Amino acid sequence: MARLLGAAALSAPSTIDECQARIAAMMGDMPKRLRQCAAYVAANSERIAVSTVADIASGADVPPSAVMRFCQVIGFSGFSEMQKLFREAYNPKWPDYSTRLANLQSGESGQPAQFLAEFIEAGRLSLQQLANTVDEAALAQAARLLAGADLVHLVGMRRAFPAASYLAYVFEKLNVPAMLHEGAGGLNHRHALRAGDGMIAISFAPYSDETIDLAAAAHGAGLQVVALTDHFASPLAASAAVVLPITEVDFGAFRAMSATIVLALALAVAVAAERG
Amino acid sequence: MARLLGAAALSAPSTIDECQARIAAMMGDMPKRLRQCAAYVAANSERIAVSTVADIASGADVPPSAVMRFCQVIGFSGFSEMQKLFREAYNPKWPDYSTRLANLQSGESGQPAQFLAEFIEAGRLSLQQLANTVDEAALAQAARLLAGADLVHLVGMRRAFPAASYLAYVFEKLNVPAMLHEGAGGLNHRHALRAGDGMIAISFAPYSDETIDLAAAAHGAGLQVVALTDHFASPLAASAAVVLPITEVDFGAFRAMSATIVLALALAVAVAAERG
DNA sequence: TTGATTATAGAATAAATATTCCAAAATAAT
DNA sequence: ATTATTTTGGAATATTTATTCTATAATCAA
Repeated sequence: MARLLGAAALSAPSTIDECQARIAAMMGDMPKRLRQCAAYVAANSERIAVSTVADIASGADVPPSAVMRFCQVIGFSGFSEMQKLFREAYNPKWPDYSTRLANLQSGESGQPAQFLAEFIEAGRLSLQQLANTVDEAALAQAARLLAGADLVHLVGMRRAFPAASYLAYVFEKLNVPAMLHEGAGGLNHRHALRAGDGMIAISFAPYSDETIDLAAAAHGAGLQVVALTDHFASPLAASAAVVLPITEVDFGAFRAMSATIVLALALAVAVAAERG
Repeated sequence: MARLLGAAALSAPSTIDECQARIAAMMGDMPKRLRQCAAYVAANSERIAVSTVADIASGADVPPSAVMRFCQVIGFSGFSEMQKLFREAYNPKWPDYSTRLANLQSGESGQPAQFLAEFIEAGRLSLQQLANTVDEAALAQAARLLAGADLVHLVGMRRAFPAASYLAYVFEKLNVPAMLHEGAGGLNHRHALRAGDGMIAISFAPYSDETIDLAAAAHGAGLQVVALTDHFASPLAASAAVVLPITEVDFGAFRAMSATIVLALALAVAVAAERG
C-alpha cells in the first residue's frame, strides 16, 4: 500500500508553526531521502525563504526531485507554495491601505467607524514594526549625543510638525533646554544655532526644504544632528550624526505618525535620563 | 555626455553597507525612475532578498527594465548580483512582537530601548482600548456636524497641541477649511468664531484654561463643538455637542497620544468624506 | 527466492524570472 | 526652433528555476 506519495492529499499548512508541526509529526515515518529533506528544512527554516530547490537539495544531499516530493508530502502543491509561506511569515509586507481607504472613500460616505478601524490597525502595525526594526545602539547613541547638548533644536514641518511640537512639550516638562523651530518667517532661526547645541530633525518624503536646509546648516556649524526620517538615503541623512529610520503605514497622503511620536517620546525621555 | 547609463562601470558593492552608502550618494543625481527605485530599495531593504524584479518594479511603480537599469547604475551586473548580496546577509528578525518586546525590555534598566518598549506597549494598548470603547454613533454624528461647518476651529494646547496641529495639516490636505488656534497672545482668536462654524476642542486633565474658555465661547456663540477629552465629566463636555472620550495608557508621566491622533485623523477623513 | 509495492534519481519539460535591446518620449543644449 | 543627448517603456529573448515523468533500484511480504 502506498504510504506517503500515494496518500490522500493533506491541506497545505497555512502558518509556519503549522508547517513545522507537520514536519515534526511526519518525519518519523518518512523514507530516507524525505527524512533528509525534513531534517534540513527544520534546521534551516530561516533560510528557506532565500533558497532555491537546488540549494536545499544540495544542502540536504538529495536530488532536487526529492525536495519536490518532500514539499508535496507535507501538503503543499510544490516548493513554490511552501516558500511563499516562509517569505511572507518572516517578512510580512504591508497591507495595501491606500486602495482600501480609496474604496472606503468612494463607497457610501457614512462609515466613520470603518475609517477608524483601519487607522487603528495601521497604527498597531506601525508600532509593531518599530519594535522589530529599531536599532537599539543607534537609539542609545542618539540619546548620548543629545544629552551633551546645551540646547536641543527641534525641527519638523508640516506632517512632522506634531512630533516636533510634542517633543517641545516633553522636553519642557523634563527640564531639558529645547527650542522648537516653527519655520514661520524665513530662515532667521538659523542664527540660533550655536556650537555645543544638538538637533532633532524630523522629515519624511516629500521632504520639507526648510527642514533639510536647517539640518544642513546645523551640520555645517558642527552641531550633532539626530534625524528621524524614512530611511538612510533620505536627504536628512547627509547632515545627521545618527539616523533613526521609521517606517509607518501610509494611507495615500496620510499616516497616523504613531511610530514617529512614540520613538520621539522615548528619545526625549532617554535624553533626560542620561542627563540625570 | 552620458551621465549615468554610459558612465564608467563602478565596481559592485561587496557589502550591504557599501551598497546602501552608494545608493545614498548617487540618489541625488539620478533621473526620476531610477530615484524611485533607489527610494524603494532604501525603504524596503529587508525585503529585497525575497523579492523578484517584478515585485520591486510594482512597489516602486516603475517598469521592470527601470529596476534593471538601477541595479547596473549602482554597480552590479544586474538584479541577480545585487540580490545575492542581500540574500547572503538575510537574517530575518522574527516578527513575533511579544518576544521582540521582551528582548527590548531585558536590557539594563535605564536603557533607551526599555523606554521605547514601554511606550510602544502603551501605544498599542491605547489603540486597543480605543477600538473597544469608541461610540460609533457619536463619531458619525461628530463627522456629520463638522461636515456642515463653514470653517472648523481647531483648539488644543500643550499636550493636546500636536493632535490639533496634525488636524490642521490633514484638513488642509483634504481641502476642508480649518483654522488652528495657537493660543499665543491672549484670546484675540475668539473673534474668529462665527455662526455656522464648527470646532474640535482637545484637552485632557489637567485641562488648559484657554481651551475650556474657547470651547465655552464657541458654545455660547452657537457653534457645534466636538470634544476630544478624557471622559464625559471633563470641563470640555459642558460646551460640547458631541464628546468623544479617549483613554490613553500612560507610562510614567507621559503618554504617546497615539489614540488621540488616530481618532483625530479618522474624524478628519470622515468629515471630508461626508462633504463629498 | 519471487512478486508486488514503494522510493529514488536523473532526464525532459514547463513555468517563472531576469536581462537585453531599441524605438519613442523627454530633456537639455545650441 | 532645431538638434543632440539622455531617459524611458515594453516587447523579445535568454536564463534560471520549478516541476513532472519514467525507468530503475530498493524494500517488503509471502
